[in-house]
Amino acid sequence: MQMTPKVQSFVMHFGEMGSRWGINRTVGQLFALLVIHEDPLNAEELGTALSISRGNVSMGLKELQSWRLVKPYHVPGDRKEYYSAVGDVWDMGIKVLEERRKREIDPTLSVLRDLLLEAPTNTADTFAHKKMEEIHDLLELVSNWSADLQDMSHDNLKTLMKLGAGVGKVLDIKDRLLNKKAQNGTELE
Amino acid sequence: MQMTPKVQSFVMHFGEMGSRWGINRTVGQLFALLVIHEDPLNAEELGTALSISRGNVSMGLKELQSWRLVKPYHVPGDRKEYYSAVGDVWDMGIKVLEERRKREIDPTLSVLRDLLLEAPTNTADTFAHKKMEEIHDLLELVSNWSADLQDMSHDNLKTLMKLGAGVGKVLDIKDRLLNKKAQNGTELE
DNA sequence: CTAAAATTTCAAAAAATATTGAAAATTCAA
DNA sequence: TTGAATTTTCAATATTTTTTGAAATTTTAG
Repeated sequence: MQMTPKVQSFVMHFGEMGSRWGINRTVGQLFALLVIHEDPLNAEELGTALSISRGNVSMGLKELQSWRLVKPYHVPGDRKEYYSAVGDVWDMGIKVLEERRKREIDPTLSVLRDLLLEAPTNTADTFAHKKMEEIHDLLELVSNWSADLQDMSHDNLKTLMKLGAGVGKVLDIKDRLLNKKAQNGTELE
Repeated sequence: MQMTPKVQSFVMHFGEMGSRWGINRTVGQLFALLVIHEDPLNAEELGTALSISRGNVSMGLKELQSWRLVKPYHVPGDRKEYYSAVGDVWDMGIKVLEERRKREIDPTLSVLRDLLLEAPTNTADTFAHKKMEEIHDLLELVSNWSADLQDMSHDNLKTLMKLGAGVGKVLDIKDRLLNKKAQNGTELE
């Protein structure tokens, strides 16, 4: 398979960024190519386009499937498996958010929970305990929040993000409303 | 320097997570130790605590300073430089958000902007162009949003995150208010 | 200033990670 | 079923990243 210069630039850039994104060069390139190419591609096409070995394509596709960013498509009458990026860019963004949460935050949360189980017995551990509690609480908030964001509609998510810092004003409005309702003895729900 | 078992577990875990977080083991351990230790530490103390070489400590501290997560403290009458993690865990979280945006999103935005400058001339590039536009727009939204979040007060940020998916309801309330105001010919600001 | 103390640099070595490609396993059209 | 086509596995190799430690540089108390 032959890439146009523009597609090639895009693919190469994703390869370079790969290591910053927690995937390797090949995985970055494979993903870029599957996103930017309209039709699903098979392992052979991917391998020749990127000049990488059969085994490497296989490994890379497995990794991308573990991120749930790529899916195989079976074409009846063809023994080859075809692959394509899954969903639109918002779906992909949300999948990345979710997987990174699972890989980058949740393991630490679990370790912190264990370490916080036993009370500190000396000065150094007392300070450490307090810090670990703070980190735990922040990570838990971030983890839950990111899980919540995943479940929002794309439209609401877009609105929220476009609102940007302006969300502060909306929160103020919400507070005022809450206070009013509280005076009536009712709940905002 | 000697670490308590609890501090050691914490530090080792941050070392293991380092590579997933885009820093190496040593940098992860140094950061953990500086966060969890009440008083600033000098290069020698860090090196012995973690059993790493002088040069490695120096490199690691430089990296943590480039993330603006660690700062040197000069103690008058002492030639050694002391280091400590900067701010509370919220400050650190926001710095991480900011640096990751700069390192993981902004370079791609810049490449995409360049690639989108020239119009596509064939079918493959027409599809690619459309996809790149979508990716660009999403990344720009995320980048701006993350910049906005940085500028919010910790309290507002906490409120927003605790609200979680419930923010959808608040957005609806905002929309209703906007519509009401629009009928009066005034703006919500 | 001076010089001892401390830090930084960087080439070489070590360790970790990615890639290849041949062999094993699997898949599926006939 | 069968066996050719395809994919996966994994040991060996290549590449990249990290770490060391000695030399060069910088800092600062006196």
